Amino acid sequence: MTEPGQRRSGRAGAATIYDIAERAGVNPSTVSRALNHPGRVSAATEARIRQAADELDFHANPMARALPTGRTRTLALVLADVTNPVVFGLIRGAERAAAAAGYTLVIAESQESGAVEAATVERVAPAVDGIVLATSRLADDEIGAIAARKPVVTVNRGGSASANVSPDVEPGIAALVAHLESLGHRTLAFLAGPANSWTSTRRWDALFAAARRAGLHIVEIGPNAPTVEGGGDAYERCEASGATAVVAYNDLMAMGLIQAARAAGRRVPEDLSIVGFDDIFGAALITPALTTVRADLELAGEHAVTHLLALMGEGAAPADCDELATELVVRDSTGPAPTR
Amino acid sequence: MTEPGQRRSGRAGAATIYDIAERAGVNPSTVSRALNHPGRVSAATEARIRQAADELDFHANPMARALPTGRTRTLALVLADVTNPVVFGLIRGAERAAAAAGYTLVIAESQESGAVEAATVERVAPAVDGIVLATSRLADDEIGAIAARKPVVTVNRGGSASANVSPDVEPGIAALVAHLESLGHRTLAFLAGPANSWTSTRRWDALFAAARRAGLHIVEIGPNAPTVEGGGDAYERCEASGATAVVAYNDLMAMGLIQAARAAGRRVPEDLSIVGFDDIFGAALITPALTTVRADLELAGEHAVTHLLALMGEGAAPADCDELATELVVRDSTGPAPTR
DNA sequence: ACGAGTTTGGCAACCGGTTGACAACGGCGC
DNA sequence: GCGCCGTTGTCAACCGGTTGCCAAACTCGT
Repeated sequence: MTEPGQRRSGRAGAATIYDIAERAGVNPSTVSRALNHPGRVSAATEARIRQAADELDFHANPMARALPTGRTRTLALVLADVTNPVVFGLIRGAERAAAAAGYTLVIAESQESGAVEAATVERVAPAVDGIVLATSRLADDEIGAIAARKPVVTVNRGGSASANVSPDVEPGIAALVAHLESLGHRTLAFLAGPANSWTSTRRWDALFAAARRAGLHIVEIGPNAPTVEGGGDAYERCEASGATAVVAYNDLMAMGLIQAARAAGRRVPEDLSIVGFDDIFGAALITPALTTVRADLELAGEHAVTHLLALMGEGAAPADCDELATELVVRDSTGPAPTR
Repeated sequence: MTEPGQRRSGRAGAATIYDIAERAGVNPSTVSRALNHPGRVSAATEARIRQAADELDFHANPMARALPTGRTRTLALVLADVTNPVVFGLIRGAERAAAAAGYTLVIAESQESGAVEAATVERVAPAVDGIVLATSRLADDEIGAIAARKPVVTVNRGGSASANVSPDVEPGIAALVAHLESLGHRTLAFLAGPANSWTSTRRWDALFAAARRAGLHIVEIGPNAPTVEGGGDAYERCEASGATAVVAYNDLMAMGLIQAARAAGRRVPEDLSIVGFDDIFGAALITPALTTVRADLELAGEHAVTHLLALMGEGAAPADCDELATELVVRDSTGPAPTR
């Protein structure tokens, strides 16, 4: 006679709670309880079960667990461009916070396109418990629609549609304007990023306000691609603006601008002062080393994930976001304004 | 009388095949067939089902699907350090190839530690269909153990334990040695990476062989941390070696070395020529711009994923890996050897 | 009009866990 | 010795798909 209830005995695959149950002489559900609800079963049985689990090198199948609970212990981080150095810190911080909470991080790239981003989110959403949208190109209502289905935290993308963590640009920008003013600059140019970039708009607004307060002239040039090439391409328009100091939307553009300016025979900072944002890898390496407004993106990534977990009812929200203040890093790309 | 078989009617969550079945007046299994096995059901019913699915905005639950099939349509990419610019290309290439095949890519970081890497793989393995191990710190037998359970492809990590894709260092190194020799260098130093780095060993072996063939002297300095700091820390030993040209294990170290040399008042390349590997972002930005041996890591990432998919029986293996040949990029950090 | 052969769709088991309901059990006070 | 209560383990349903097997229905030739 054949044994009844014999599930795939001898199969190669991973051990299941049924294997453990058999080995420990208990019911599968008891195994589940012993492993997940400490105290629910007697200490003796729990010990027996744990030992059997160890011997069998048991690892619960995440999919099987996710099915009834609906929780996958996976978070998604959606980025515009993985190769942009700005996001390294974000990735690392988010990865660390996720791993610390026992979550796995899925990284998805939207390639700077709203349409791709929407499709990516659509694809990834059903398999994750929450989503971090970094520098999203999505419209407010699209974000709202996603947030209605899954917990969402945005990074560098304000609006009421969802929770948001963004470095506070004010301190850095205030310091920057003071720095430039003290160097004698009277006319500034802001090299804007992409048209629909919330961050670019925010930086421009803050810079504009600070410049006006200080009585400086300021113009906006853009929109531009937020890349080294985008910065280089805008060089002529910067010169045409008559500004003695150019603040680029990000370090990548500032670097492109430095290269274009030098290629055109202009000296930086003697003829033109250039400033970036983010303090990415390479900002200190380029000649002249870039003056920039730094934000601690690693911390931002960490906060975003902590926030997301809090939204999901896991752990508390991060204390205060004052640590996310930006600061000015003065290097060699800014100098006294040239005398006319 | 209450209707039988009524599953969670009216619940908010995502639509299921049961909802579709009800709406189209067929059995759930028919819905599954219509959606996944074209031709298995009549065109008329399939159309009715597809329309119902569209109206309900149906997306199959990945977990539920993964349970019986065992396939998650997810791949893992395990990296030593996400913030190392070398891996950007890898990530982007792998992401692209995975997305093209309808797979999701999970990125996990091992922080340059074999123990962390093993734990990471352990954690992530049950939820993915295959694993790409990039610049692994794992021992051959550990990799073998993983490969026995899941399809594995390594990048920049040879050995017979698993399939491997690595750029071919020979062409780039041959060109490099020829370049240095023509500039009059007679004594070379290689600034090694971490002790257990397969890539570092490989580069050293190839460089050593090429140098010997050319009749040049060569010494190895190391091991060192594969970072900017690691490169800077090794500066004194480079000087002490008497070499007129230093080849660093990677660009990061070369950059650190350049900074340290300049800080010590040495001119690059007049007093010392410096070469890197990988051609990362920033290599062209630093002053002097770095001469380096470039590998197309983006393509390597793509190949690795294609290879992995082939291992999983999905699509064919990539044609030939000749495209992965390295090439020398000559910039400004190499020059004629100083005359004694 | 009838039987053979082919579609087409339904039934039910299954993947591997989780969990509510419940029964068996043991200890306790009286 | 009895009833009561708290503990511990079992049963069975369920999450949302997939798939082997089978029967009904439909095709077509004769």
